[in-house]
Amino acid sequence: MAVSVVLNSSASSTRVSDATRARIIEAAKKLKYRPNAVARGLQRRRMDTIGVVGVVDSEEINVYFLELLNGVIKGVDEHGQNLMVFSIHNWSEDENRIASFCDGRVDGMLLLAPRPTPHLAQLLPHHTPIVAIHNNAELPGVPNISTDSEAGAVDLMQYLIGFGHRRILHIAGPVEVTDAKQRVCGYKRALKEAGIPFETEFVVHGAYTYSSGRECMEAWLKAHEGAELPTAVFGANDAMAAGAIEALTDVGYSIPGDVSVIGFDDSLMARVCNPRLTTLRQPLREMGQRAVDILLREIDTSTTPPSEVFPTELVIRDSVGPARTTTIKI
Amino acid sequence: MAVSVVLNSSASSTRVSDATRARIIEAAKKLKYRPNAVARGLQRRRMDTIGVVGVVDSEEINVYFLELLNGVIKGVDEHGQNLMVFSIHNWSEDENRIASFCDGRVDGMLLLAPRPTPHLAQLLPHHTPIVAIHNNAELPGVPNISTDSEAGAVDLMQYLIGFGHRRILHIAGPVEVTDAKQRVCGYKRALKEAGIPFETEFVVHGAYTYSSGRECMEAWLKAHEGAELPTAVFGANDAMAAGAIEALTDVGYSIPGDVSVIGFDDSLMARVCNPRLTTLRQPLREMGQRAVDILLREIDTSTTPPSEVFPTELVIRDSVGPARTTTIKI
DNA sequence: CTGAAAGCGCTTACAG
DNA sequence: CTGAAAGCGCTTACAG
Repeated sequence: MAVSVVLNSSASSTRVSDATRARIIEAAKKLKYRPNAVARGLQRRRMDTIGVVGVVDSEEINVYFLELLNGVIKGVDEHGQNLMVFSIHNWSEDENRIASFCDGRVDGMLLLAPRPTPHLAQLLPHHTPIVAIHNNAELPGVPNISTDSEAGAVDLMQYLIGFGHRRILHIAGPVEVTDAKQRVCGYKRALKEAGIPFETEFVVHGAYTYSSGRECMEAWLKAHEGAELPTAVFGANDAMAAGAIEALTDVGYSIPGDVSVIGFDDSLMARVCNPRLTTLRQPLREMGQRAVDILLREIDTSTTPPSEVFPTELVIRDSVGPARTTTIKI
Repeated sequence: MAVSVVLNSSASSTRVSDATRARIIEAAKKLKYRPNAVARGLQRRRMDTIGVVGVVDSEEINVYFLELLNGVIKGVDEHGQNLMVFSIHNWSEDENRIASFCDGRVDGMLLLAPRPTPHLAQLLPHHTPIVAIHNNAELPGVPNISTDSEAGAVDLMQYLIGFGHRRILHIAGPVEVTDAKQRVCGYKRALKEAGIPFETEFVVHGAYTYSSGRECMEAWLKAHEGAELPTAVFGANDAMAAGAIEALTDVGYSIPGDVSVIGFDDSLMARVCNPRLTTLRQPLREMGQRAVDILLREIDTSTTPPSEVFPTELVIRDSVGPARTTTIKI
């Protein structure tokens, strides 16, 4: 009825007299009437809601995810949209769930650092626009927001090398993850360009968590007792770099006096860690926000926008200093 | 049609022959048919979704909120429900938005550390069950999940006092916040019980953020140059305690050598800070998860469950040591 | 300017 | 066992 058009102040063909308009508003107020968003959504085929799916590890808080989510929330907010958060445990085991989230309740979907199996591409419905951030595999028709991790790693390595570091331990991310691989490539390329021979034992793989950074560092020290300490440690993300700092500090090394440590992300972790972490900034908030912009455009226009690569930037704080030779004693 | 009953394997009166059942499943698979959750929700008057509203400050990441959210996600997950996140900027200015979130798209609502104005109580619809966590004001009909902050503060102060601390600076939370007030009460009560005179200048108010903790500490040092340093600092949350540590470390004091620092929450911040923070644990994850349990029960049974108070626990790490007298020089 | 009608995609009694 | 019908609460042409 007329109620609908006045309450929505919709530019319909329908005109309503001021008298009835007033009467409607009055009644609505008295009855505390609130239109039902679900019925409205069913009719409009638009829920004004986007979904975001990511794996949230309940054991250890994922600061990376959090920064991204912050940007997403900001984007959603600016566009007057709503947000549903779908948490999954595993990108391959939860394939069917992921596809089932696209069941009309969201107008579009954001994938956070997905590791899509080839099968997932089949499952994803075509009627729901999807955008990925830091995708670990091509997904046809799904634009990807990412950073050039390899170039970033090279920048960061050159900075380290500029301080005279040559024995640089790289605590890398999980082997299957695209960005982790790119960082290893950057690590190697920078060494090569500087004429420093690459040694396999200087790359170990962690799980992108604080505790795994700590464990990797401890294990390395134990395995190399009596040898020379690396003069610098390059953590593939801030959390692992911070974990490494803890391990090193616990054994009595000072940062950056005895060892320099550098991170990647410029997440919360880099700012609260002691000493504050020199790191390579990925503009995660901006990326989250941008992903929302793009997704919304895709929803509105039914066109697939192109992927985007964001620049990184070195953020210099207090955890890197000149190289200094030290022997490992535990 | 029959489609509905076989796809939902619903225990309806309706029986369907195995032949048609097979035919239906077959067709559904071929067409990649997915039932529309919105239409389903409209009919069932149940979206299997709960909402959570909280203030997410986009400037500085709110670790407290995050821990809670983690618990909520876990709870939602276990019950096979979905989650909508509504971010607001201000509990009084966004009153109308908060009320409007209860528009049928969520079956119930969780309020995270709300600061409800008296007016909000009027606005909230009665048809949507609501549960609060760490509510800062009574809200009729809204059960509250909280902790006994005052008792916690007393415990923590007694621990400090046991180490010989008498000059204890309390960086409190915002004056209007219930939990912050309770912590100040606990601070005073513990002093009184120990026969230590309370001095006004030993309580300053921050904004519960890392940077405000840092600023409060710096300001205090500057204002008291030449005086005796407090032997201990009690931050009303971990973020502010960590900020205080940074400020103290920057001026050259060592923790806990020169000054002891203690936090509140046992959030991520306490574990990654250096030295690791001794703190009073609030079981935030459990609280978030419990809030979901309670809310879902309220939704299913249409009864209002009672409020609950969770216990706190002292977590001893590395930031507290014996009292030691030092003079402030910047 | 106003009201009756159709339809969004489901579910659930109800009659054949 | 099967299919036609009503209804969830809206919106949007369309006829009076």
